[in-house]
Amino acid sequence: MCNHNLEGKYEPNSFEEEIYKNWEEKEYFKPSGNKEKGNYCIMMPPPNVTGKLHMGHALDGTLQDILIRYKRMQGYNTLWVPGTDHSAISTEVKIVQKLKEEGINKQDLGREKFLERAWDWTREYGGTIVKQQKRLGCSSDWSRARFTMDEGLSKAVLTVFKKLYDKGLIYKGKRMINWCPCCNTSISDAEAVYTEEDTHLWHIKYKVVGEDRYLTVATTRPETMLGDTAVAVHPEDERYKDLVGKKCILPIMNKEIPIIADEFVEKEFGTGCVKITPAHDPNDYQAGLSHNLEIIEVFDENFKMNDLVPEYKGLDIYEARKLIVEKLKELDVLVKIEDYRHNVAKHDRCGTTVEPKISDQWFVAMKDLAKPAIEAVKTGKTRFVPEKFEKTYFNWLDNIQDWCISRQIWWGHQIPAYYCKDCGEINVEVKKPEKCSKCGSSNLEQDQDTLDTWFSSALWPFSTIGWPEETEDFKTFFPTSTLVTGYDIIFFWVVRMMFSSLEQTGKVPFKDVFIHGIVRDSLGRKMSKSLGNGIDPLEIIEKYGADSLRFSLISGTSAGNDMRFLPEKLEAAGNFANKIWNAAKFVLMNLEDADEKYLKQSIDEVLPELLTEDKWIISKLNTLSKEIAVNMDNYDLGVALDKIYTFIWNEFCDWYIEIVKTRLYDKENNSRKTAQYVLNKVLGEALKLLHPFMPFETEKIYKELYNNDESIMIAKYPEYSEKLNFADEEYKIEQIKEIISGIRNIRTTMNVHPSRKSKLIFIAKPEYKNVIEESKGFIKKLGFSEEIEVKEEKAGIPQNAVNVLTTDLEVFMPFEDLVDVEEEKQRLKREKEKILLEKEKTDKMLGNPGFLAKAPAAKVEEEKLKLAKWNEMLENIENRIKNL
RNA sequence: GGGCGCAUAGCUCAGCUGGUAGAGCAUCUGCCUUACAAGCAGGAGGUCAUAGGUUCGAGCCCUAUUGCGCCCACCA
Repeated sequence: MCNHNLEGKYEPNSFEEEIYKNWEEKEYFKPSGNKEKGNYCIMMPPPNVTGKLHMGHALDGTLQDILIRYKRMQGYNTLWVPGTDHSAISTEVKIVQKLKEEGINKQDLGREKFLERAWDWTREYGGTIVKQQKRLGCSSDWSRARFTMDEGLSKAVLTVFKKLYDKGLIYKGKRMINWCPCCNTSISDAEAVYTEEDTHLWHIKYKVVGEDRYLTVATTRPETMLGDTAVAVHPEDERYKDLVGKKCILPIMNKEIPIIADEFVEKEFGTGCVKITPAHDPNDYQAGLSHNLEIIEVFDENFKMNDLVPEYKGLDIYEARKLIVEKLKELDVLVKIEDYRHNVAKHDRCGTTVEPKISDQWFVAMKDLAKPAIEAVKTGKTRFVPEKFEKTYFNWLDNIQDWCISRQIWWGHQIPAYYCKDCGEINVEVKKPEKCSKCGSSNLEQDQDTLDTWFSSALWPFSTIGWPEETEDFKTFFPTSTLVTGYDIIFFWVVRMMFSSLEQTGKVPFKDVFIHGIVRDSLGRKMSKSLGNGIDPLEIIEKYGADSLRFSLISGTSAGNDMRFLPEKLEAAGNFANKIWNAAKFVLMNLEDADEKYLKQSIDEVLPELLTEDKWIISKLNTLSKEIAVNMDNYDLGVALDKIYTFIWNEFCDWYIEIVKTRLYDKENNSRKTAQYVLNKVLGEALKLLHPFMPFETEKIYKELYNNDESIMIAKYPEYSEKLNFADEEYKIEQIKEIISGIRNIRTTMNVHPSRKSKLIFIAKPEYKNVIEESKGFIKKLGFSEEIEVKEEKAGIPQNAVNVLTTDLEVFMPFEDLVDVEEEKQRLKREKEKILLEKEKTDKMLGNPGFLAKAPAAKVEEEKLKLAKWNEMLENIENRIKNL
């Protein structure tokens, strides 16, 4: 009869969701309020509200969940705040698209109605990702979930805007910015991504006024030539030096423009002559400013040709380019067309080629804000893990430009600037002012633009917990502990949170920044929609379970490095989960008649009853928990997980369970219930170590085991205890394990069938007598033996026997049980070679006077012991070979 | 052009402050041993990219070289 619920196979999907529901109902995700250990807080990077979970999120969420569960079990007052971002442009684009499908134009609909639609959309499709994060097992406090457009967060946004404006750190001005003709808005530098594209360099000749000479300019943008107001050459360029100050004729426009000299021109590039279009190129714009050139635009606000040349009016860039090139041919001024590959800026949200445009926009002045942000990392107030990303961070901040924060879209935080229609004054206020502060007029109109979505994300670490109000959460949890995010958004987000927090709260937003890499496909390519190589975490969860997905994302990985997502890894994860499942089944099966009270005792009470092997596994586990704590605290999660894996599989399952089987099967034996105790205890503690990584299965099993905890996720994380350190017992069992492995090795090389048993004669130091006596049961079973004899001296051992040797133990197996003398000779010779190699290394070290003089004494001693061991083993083997 | 990173077993990757290399998968041999064949036991497989240097000692630190990758800048 079974009274536990671990029947059959490991089927994660039969219990994962139910377990999560239970956690939620019990409100385990909320802060415990326990102040003793301190607070630990993580703010979840807010995904796009209408987004869908992808592998990046799965990794990000898993890492955070591991940290928060670990700290929670350690007794910290933990808070993990989730939330979503309104992702201004991408949401707006989607809504516009949807309207278009319905045949509605955004402008016709009007701002109010449009925003209603956006909110509807947000409400309807938002929350998908939340469900998916829950499925992953994320233990964030959903009752504190925030959205960047929430009332509180909006207030924070407007407050910050006003404060920065009043300090002069936000300003409005006409600048050349990046414009997305598709989204019809300005974008920041960070949102423009460069991709290589094939195009041409058109070489066009301009006639020099009053001379029979031509200048040839090379351009990738012939269509902008209509707005040229100069041609520039390098001041040191001998070819053109004499032309500087003269004029040339702009073809098509038939207009005289000056020939100027400017350092920015590269003599070697193209022809060494550049056409200057101040309205449509950042460099040209600068040149235009410094040379006082006229700025002539050739496009209208929709990036169609304007009426500068009526013939081209209304054409788009590419149509115009075609016609203008034809015209140039016609005029016989097109010298040549060269193939050319160059980088083109694209909008990261829609992929449209970004156009430089002169426009009136709002900016954050970055110079003064960047300084404290750099300082905070330099002084270690915030640290990056791995450290190398500090360089990335500094590199960005050192070269930072002012941040364009206004967007010509509707979805987002509308800029709290109110223009007085009477006097032109700009009033910046959190709430709409009644009257103009300058002239008192009530004829005010709010700026139509909205803020860059990152402006609100930048405040995330403190706006989510109530700032600008001094809320309890803010007082308790700010500054937060760890930020977990990918290296790809250090610029977008981490930097901006740093300077925003320092400026607004005077504190860093988080102490540690734990950076992870990108999850790539099995071929090492980035997962992307266009390649269609994305893997849906939800599909993986359905097939393998959330625990296996989590395991495969963490095992064998290290901070900050990209990883490949390999199906084999999922198999491995599943195998591990299955292994644990079966081990638990075994334990529970053998606990059916157990005394519950006995099992629930504290370990101190059973200490006197423990056998050597019990102490061995307990001591191993104890040491493990010490190491794991170090790894976890250093964010070496992959290392920690692999150690837990090894402990469970290779120590607990492969050895301890096998060792205690004989005790369990002997119902008369008193040590049986001790074994039951240790099985229950060690498995439970090991599950706790594993719980942050694989929360579901560990909870499922933990609930079946005997303990006093309501749930593993609020159970106490194993801590190292000096009392449980049994170095001597650990060592002795390791010696016996070594002997058993040796026996198995010999039997395999000699092809001895498992059914064939052999006698084992131990030559053991006196201190081993008891252990061997005590361990006879399992040594027989694991060493394929029916009879064990223990001696102190070698006298009387049959000549025809093979032996296994460890540092402290030696075992002989009489030949009649095994056969094949020749095979044994060969084996011993191979063994001897191996030892000789090892001995050679040690000899070399000890023969080095420098080593003896400079290496630490402990190291020298260690090597001396090794040498003694090699010598003893060699002597032994040589004797064996001789005697065969 | 500037900055950063990577190169370790057939494959994918670990390797903490320098002490003489590990895992998973694949592979070979033998096992259906009453938790588990998604398993058990045993094995093979690496001059840690190359060349120097520092050190008693280098996969790890320094320099150079080669190959690959990423980020920033944006030369029309």
